[in-house]
Amino acid sequence: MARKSNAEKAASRENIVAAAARLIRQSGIDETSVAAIMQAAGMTHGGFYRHFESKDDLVTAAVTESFKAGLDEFSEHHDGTPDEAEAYIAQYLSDDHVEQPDIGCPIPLLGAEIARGTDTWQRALADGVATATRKLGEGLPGLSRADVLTLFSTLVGTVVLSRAVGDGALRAELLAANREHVAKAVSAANRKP
Amino acid sequence: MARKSNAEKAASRENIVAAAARLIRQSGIDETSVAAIMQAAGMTHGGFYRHFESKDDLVTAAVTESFKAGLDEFSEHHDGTPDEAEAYIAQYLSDDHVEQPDIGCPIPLLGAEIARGTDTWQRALADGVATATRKLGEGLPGLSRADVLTLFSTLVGTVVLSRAVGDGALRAELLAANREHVAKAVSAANRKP
DNA sequence: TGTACATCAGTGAACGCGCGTTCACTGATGTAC
DNA sequence: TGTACATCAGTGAACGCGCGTTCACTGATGTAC
Repeated sequence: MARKSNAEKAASRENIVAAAARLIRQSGIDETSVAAIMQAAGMTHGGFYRHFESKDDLVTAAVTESFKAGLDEFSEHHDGTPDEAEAYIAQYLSDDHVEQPDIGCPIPLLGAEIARGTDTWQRALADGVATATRKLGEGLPGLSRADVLTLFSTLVGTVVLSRAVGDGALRAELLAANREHVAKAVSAANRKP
Repeated sequence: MARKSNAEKAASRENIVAAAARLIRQSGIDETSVAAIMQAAGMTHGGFYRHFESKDDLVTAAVTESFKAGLDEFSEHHDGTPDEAEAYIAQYLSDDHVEQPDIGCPIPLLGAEIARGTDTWQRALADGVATATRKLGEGLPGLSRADVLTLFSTLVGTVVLSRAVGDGALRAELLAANREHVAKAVSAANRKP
């Protein structure tokens, strides 16, 4: 195949990152091969190194992209009211989010793998957490910074657990308990600002 | 090497499971090789299949063992008072636990990998969660079943996040906020039984 | 209790396989004049 | 604007490597008499 234009190259790169962000959240970093990502992006694996120095390099871009996509979506609908933040939380704890990791928050799926990964990955994830908790805090002025961090921890833990226990009664119990708890905590805080 | 006695075989199996439980919590299931586990157990990889049908089979045993070890330790010190449960929680959110995954709770490290793994693994983990939350609930009579599930979710999420963001200021902030929140919630519930 | 023999725990070499990465090659694109 | 040539995006074969698993082999252990 012949050389592609600069615009086409940029589009290819975006396709690769988007495919990686999806596949990595579906199967984890280690179990997603470069060849599978390139195939999902509509190319063969040989061209990969025209865009990235290594698989690690792509993973950093994909993690950053995963956060950006989730946060842009939040900002888009974000009108500064508690209602919007509460909707975001409800979606985070929804059955859909638990069952579709590939288009959801990267932390429950990649957290452990990034924890034993490179500093670069950890920094990318930490940036995402910092931004997410800041935006969430802005939408929930009734909560202190510490409250927001606890809320976020609870959201992440609930999704990790719900996915890991399989789709039985325990999952339903976990989701129901945490939905109710979080809704109560948030609305209580927002009634007395 | 010649045949070993039945007692020696049983001891070998225990060594293998113990080594696997530790290594898997350190590096994850996929990144821990059968050869590395056997070496840590003081053997060569060829003998592995006298004890287990497959690597998956061993992982199930190691996950079960990881929970058993943590829960036995809890039961051992467990005297039925809220103090003991509070100590368990404090240890869960300690810097030591965050920094030493190989001897800690398997959920923050293996949750995601088990979520996309076999039903057998998910059942082993679900059994562990059911037992852990039951024991925790017995130690904290001031909390409802739903409260205990939320508490456990918060613990898991805090450790996942703290490990994933690297050892900077955000980790310290996350741990401090959640330690305070959990201590407050638990002691408040136990003051009005 | 002693003997004869089948069993099998553990060794170490070997297997096929998929991985990340490299490379020679192609021909359209980008660039210098 | 047109021409000449260097660049390089993408292809597909190939590389070395580590993986899970298999296997022939060993000799002490277990068992039947």
